[in-house]
Amino acid sequence: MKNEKITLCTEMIRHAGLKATPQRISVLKVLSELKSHPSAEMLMEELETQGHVMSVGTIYNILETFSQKGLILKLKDNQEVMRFDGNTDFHVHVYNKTNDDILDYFDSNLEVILKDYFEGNLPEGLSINRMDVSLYA
Amino acid sequence: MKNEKITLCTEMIRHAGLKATPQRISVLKVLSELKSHPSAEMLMEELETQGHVMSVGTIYNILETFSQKGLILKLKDNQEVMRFDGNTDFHVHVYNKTNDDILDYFDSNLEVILKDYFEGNLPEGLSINRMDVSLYA
DNA sequence: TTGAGTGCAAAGCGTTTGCAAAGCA
DNA sequence: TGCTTTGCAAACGCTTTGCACTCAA
Repeated sequence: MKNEKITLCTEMIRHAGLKATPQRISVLKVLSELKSHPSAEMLMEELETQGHVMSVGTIYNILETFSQKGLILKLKDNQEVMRFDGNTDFHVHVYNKTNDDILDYFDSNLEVILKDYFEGNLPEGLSINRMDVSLYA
Repeated sequence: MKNEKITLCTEMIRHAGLKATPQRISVLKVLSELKSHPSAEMLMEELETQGHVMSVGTIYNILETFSQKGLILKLKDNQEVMRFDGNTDFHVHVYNKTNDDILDYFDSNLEVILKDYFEGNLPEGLSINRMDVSLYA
């Protein structure tokens, strides 16, 4: 039922130490139902079609709070600004939050392991141009 | 020597089918020398201290061109906009450039493989909060 | 010469912020 | 009631764009 889901979301929000406002509940509910990975704008539109109108600032505020509490994932993570890398060979990036540094970690074994792995496991005819492995410290 | 490096950069730029302007040469040279992963602004400052002043628009223009030709890597890649994911369990994201879609690919084996792998291979006391594996199709 | 590339400044756009009003606990 | 959260609109900051000028080939 609808109500069960709402109760669950309310539960999760409270459990994270937050007040269960209607805005937060509907954001969490919609985001957990969606199979896609919406942007803030997409989410707002979806919420709007479901009758949950709220302001842009609130959406961003809620999403930020949720991701800090670990309720959702913020893709693109802590890289607010575009960064560039002169080395196009495969390597792992280790993002160090404390000093805003990006370390490189080279390992040709890992590339082979991953390539072999995805070779056999990816759905149908998906051809991958690039792999990106990032660690967040 | 300095000149060798400049010649090499010129070579690479021409080989990519681009005109070897002084701006492009110095950008590629500086970026390949730097061990860090500069933002556009950082790069501009570094260029400036080396006596290569150029306008912001040009920097962005050059970096975009280079990354399209595969000469450099643009971190954060084709995710221009923040996206959100209701599922915080480990899974691979497959970015599909053509339709701006993000597919999920769940595999608990992979998580174990990677965790084990990094366990023994990462430098010293780096503790990882999150791993992100992205494929670009 | 001439089409590609640069400089400059203005515009764009996703995101953040400040503050008053509202509402959960 | 008290303190968190929302709404609104303005501000922010990185990036893009338009157009005239310049220059590599």
